[in-house]
Amino acid sequence: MNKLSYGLLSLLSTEPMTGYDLTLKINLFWRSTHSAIYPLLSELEEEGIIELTLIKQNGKPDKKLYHLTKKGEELLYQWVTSETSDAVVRDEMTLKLYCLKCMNMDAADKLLGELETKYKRKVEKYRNAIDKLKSRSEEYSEDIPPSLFGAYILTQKALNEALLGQKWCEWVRDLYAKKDISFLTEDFN
Amino acid sequence: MNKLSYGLLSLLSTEPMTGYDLTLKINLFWRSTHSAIYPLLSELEEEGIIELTLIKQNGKPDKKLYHLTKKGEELLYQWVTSETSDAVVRDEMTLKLYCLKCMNMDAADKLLGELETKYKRKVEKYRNAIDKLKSRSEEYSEDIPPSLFGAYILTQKALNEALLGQKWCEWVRDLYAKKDISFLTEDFN
DNA sequence: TATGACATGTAACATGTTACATGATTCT
DNA sequence: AGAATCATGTAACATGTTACATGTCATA
Repeated sequence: MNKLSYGLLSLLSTEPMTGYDLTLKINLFWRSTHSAIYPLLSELEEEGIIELTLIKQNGKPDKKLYHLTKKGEELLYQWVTSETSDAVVRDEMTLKLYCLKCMNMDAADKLLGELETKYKRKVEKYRNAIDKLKSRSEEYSEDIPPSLFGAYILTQKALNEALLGQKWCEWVRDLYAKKDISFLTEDFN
Repeated sequence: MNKLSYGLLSLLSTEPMTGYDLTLKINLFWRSTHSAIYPLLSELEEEGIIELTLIKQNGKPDKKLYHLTKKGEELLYQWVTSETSDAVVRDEMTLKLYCLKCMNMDAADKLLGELETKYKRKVEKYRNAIDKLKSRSEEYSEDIPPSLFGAYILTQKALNEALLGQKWCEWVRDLYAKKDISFLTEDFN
């Protein structure tokens, strides 16, 4: 049981899903690919942690709709209540930003522009996702129903962070602009 | 040249460092361990991207103080101006939070408490780091000097995010409290 | 007519983590 | 006396990424 396995169980705790669905959904919160997920699903099934229902389709391969077993639910509970390890973050952009000081203005401008574009796209993406969640809620004439609670709070978190990122970019631009002259002199020493 | 290699070059662009120093410093922005870093440094040195100065010590192993070569600086510039890949984020806490809805109140409370503690520690850590950077700046009677610019803006970013995280936790607690009854009924159906 | 979504899987390779290995000095 | 810091390295194992493999349907 590695962390990705528990992630799959987490998603399956809301509703039965296929490997394909899981691949798409988990990527909102956890970087992975189908090549890592399909083999794990097979293992989890062999160990009786999840079960599958075959759904025949024409043209496409048969769907394997997975759901948690009792054993899977128990495992999930144990994991949720155990110690949580630190986040693994590997962001190439961060490493590049560290070098802002040794870049000329064009390069620095380009990099910050790239980052701002990324944040802008994220803001759109997460706003859309929240709108979608809210419209799904209205169908049941409630506010966010329990089954969507996790997705809702995490999407809101991601949106907060993207908005904060945008502000940070502006702050850095201002700082950088003030330092113009000292940077240039460093460049030629 | 993988991303970690470029990360090492980024850090070395500020000042010469040993593998030991690099391991500590890069972990502020990029998860890694010395076991991954030492072999990479050897490779980079073989390819003439970095060079080392041996510093003899008694008791401890000799220090290998690495610095960028001309070739290394050129590589660094090329990388910084090339396309940046998306961040890899794997946060176990996020996966657990997704399941908040299927947890009883005690478990949910414990998890949020754990997260709040983590954010609190981060806030302290990054505030200290910023204070230290500022005091180092005053020695040179400037504001943040160019060589510390990258570390300064990235630490500020990390601090912003930790503070935001704290607020988010409060928001989630409120939301969760409002939903108390519906959650409990779900628990027993 | 070409791209993308749907849907599953394997294989080769790259990367990351943990444990092992050594050893002096300083702090508790 | 024992743990933490400094300082480097290797080996075994776990995990992640990319490319290969197949095939239909809908959209641009």
